[in-house]
Amino acid sequence: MQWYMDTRIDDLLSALSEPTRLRALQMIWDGEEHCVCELMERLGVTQSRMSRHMSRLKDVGLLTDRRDAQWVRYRKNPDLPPVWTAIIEPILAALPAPREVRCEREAA
Amino acid sequence: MQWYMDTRIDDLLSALSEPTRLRALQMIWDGEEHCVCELMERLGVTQSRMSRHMSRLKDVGLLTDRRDAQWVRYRKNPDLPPVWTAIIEPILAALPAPREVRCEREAA
DNA sequence: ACTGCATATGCGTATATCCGCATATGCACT
DNA sequence: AGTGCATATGCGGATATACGCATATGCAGT
Repeated sequence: MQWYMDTRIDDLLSALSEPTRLRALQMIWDGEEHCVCELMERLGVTQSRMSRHMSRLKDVGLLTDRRDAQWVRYRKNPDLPPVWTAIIEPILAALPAPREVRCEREAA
Repeated sequence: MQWYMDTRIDDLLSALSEPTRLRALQMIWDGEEHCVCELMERLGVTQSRMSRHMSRLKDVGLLTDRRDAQWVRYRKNPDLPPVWTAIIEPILAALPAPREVRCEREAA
């Protein structure tokens, strides 16, 4: 173990360093709640893959989740340390804007 | 391949998501030139390990290098896109300050 | 040419990461 | 209880990453 092993920032960065996960985070960063099924459709990935990415984002503290009937609603963690927010925002800003929501499943 | 695969930001983030590499980048971010031997001593890692991390940072475009006699001098790439700088700076600022230089080998 | 220091790299290994498939779990509705 | 949808997870496989060791390369001084 190196003397400089702080891990907090490193854990954050490794959570952000996967393309699908980063795009999911970007979508969630609008402050709204999003379920796995919405994100998987918008990103075009399988269910297990999406679920695991979300749980990784949650584990590192970026998201909160909430059971709502059959769904799990993920949302940006409102209590993020400002230092983290300062790291995350320029990264998300550097990405092209996410696609429109095309999942009308829950629209009704 | 997913539609959102942009890769530029993803490549940057994956380059930053390794602790030793990130600490090396932080040290190099002072704007000065640094050789591998200095960084490996300050970070307490082996030569091959340090060399490979530096070459990864260079390959992704973060650093430039310059042969100077036996040494290779690495330096922050002065032509980084502002978007990248905006991403990197809050990350480095979130790390504790790097240790003092303890390598007097070249001090004379 | 030979030695010595700095750096890069081939190679094998250990480990982490990511994925899909299948299955389990949780919830709602009948 | 049984069905159906949403989500989580065990598992195995493929791939990527990081590492150390040994060796090659590049340069300087003798």
